[in-house]
Amino acid sequence: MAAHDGAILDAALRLLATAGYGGMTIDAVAAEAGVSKATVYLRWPTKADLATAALAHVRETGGTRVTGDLRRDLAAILGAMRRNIRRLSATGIIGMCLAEERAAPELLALFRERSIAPRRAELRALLDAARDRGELRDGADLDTAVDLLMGAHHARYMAGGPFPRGWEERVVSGVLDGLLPTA
Amino acid sequence: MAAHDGAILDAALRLLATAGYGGMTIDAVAAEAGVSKATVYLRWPTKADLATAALAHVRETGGTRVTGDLRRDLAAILGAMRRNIRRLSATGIIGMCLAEERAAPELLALFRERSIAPRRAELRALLDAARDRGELRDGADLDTAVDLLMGAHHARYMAGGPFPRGWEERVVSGVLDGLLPTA
Amino acid sequence: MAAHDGAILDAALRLLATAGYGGMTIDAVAAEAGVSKATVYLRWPTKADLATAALAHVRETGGTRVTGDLRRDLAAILGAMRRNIRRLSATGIIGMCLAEERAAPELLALFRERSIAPRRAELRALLDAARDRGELRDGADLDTAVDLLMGAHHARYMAGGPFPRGWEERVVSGVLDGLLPTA
Amino acid sequence: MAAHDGAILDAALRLLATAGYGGMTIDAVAAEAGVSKATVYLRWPTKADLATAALAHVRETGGTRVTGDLRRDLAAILGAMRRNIRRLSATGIIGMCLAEERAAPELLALFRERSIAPRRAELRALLDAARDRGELRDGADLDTAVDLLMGAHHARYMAGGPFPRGWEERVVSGVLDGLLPTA
DNA sequence: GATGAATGAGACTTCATTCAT
DNA sequence: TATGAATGAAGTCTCATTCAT
Repeated sequence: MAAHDGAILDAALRLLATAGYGGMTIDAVAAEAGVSKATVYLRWPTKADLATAALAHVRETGGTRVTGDLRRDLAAILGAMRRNIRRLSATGIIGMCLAEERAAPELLALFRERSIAPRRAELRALLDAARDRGELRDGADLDTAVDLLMGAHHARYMAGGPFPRGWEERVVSGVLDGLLPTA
Repeated sequence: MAAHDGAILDAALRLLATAGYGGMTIDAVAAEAGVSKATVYLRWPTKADLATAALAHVRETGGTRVTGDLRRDLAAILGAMRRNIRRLSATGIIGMCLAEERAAPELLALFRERSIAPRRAELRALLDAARDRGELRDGADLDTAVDLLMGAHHARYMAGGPFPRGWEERVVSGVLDGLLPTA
Repeated sequence: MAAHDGAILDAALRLLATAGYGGMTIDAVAAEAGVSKATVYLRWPTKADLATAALAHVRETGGTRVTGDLRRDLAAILGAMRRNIRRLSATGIIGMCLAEERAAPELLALFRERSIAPRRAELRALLDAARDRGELRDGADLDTAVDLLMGAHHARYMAGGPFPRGWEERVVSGVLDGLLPTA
Repeated sequence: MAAHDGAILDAALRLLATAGYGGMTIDAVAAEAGVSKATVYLRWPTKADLATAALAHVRETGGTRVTGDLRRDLAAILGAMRRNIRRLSATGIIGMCLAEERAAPELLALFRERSIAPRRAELRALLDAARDRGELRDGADLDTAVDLLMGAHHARYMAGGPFPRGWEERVVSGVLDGLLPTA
């Protein structure tokens, strides 16, 4: 209704990502959104509600087109994921969800539902299709493959160095080809 | 020096893991360690210093023995990692480091140095040895392989479901064997 | 004029009685009356004005008929008083008037004028008539008698126990008969 | 322990009496007691606790000596009661207890226990003794007599006029002698 | 070295009141 | 007339930090 909603949620999300839950003060949100604190409380009754709403407000961009080329499609998803994480400062958001898991499990649950699950489903669908086309080895462990694809970004970020050139393709190759000699 | 140091750091780490940085109040640390707040300040001048010291105080357990069997050795490391994460509530600690990265980058830096880097080095050494023994495909991308191995736990945890039986072995297989048919 | 007036005043009085002056928020009044806050402000410019108006709006019920039987007539008034107090949660209203006496003396003044004074006058008229009929002792202190009759309810309420069976009659007897032996 | 306790409770009680529960802000209490707000919270965890403690801290003065002269002894108690009420601004306190009865019944309960009950017991003991000495009419209703004695002050205060000269004695006479002619 | 007591700054939240529609 | 939206001021409470003993 009022146009302030979006500004408030954006500000909240930004603060959540950069300053954590503790750093997301209502004062700061209100100031950044250009409204008074009471205006924030008019919409969300508590700080926790605001945080949850901000998380639910995340809109990820860049749906990828499926081409049927497994390597290319998987890499496209990884690329979109990486860009979204950077754009939204999502490492901070993820950290906040994990850090608050004990105190506010709904944050992590929401993040799972909104961000993790859809991406996993996308990856899984690509792999299923490839298997149906006979492109994958018999008995390939697709569940684990999704874990490997999804975890690679976190591992790289946690390692601390830069993402190498062609990171997406290298991850996809790692998962598709494996380390062992063929035959 | 005094015997209180350990109790304080333990308490701080426990709170860091379960309540996040914001939830680790000096009051709570002092109470859990059985000392007065002033005693805490006698040792660490600020809350941030205490948090950093607590993180530096982490001692991971369960060094694994190297057998020369690559599958087994990699799985052993993953298993130790998983047990340590659970024992220390490390997902909360990792989340805290990520959430505070902007405000306190030294936390993530310390975590990288103390926890991430050694584990990556261990994995990398195993892979290097295997390559030297000729067990790996020519041109195998070991950097990426380490990312895949390190990220799998996070991806599984973020997915929300349980860890499957034989999780370590499945991850190792995924990384070694790949998804493609062996020509 | 508008039909909302009554609803607002009723809601205000109810809240005044049950939640005190502090608990009578304009938000609550408006919600309970089914109007918006601004509608309330359209009629009464401040919260204090609304409270005063609500108090002035009280209508006590159950005028008693005078029979000429002093005992019965006094008891009837006490009974009506007791029922009104219960119906209107008047102990809360009285408390509020006393609690706010320093801050808003007009509340207590209004309560005196609207509720206390008429009741005292009724009692006094009955006693005067009885005296004129020669039913009372010469030199009987009717001022004090009215105080005793009026105060009995408060004393019983403050004592905390239940009102005994036949309370009205017992109070009247106490005031008429006294404690000393006759003759 | 710390000498501030008394100052804080005194300030709280003063504000409770003059400004009501809502007007007793922690800010005001702290300022009047000459300490910081946090110091208040160090002792009483919530405002309600402070209010209760302040009420429990009331010390009434002027125990009366029993002479065996019923009229004089009753009047002495009424006089002490009246002086205490004035000294402590107790009408405000009573009002606050009544106004908050729904929200905080413990306040009224405490007031009953500390102030009402002892006074009633004193009066009752005097009356019982007089009865045992044969000074009272057979079957005199002493419960009701205590109500009359206790309520007289409230009734007079609520009436709004001044307390007449010899008020105590007039009340006692009213209760002892009654209004009816001595046959 | 240890502590109990104290506090300033700042957090979340409420509420009386105003105003454009 | 009626209202939804907005807000400044104020209130309760927390916490990192200091200091006298």
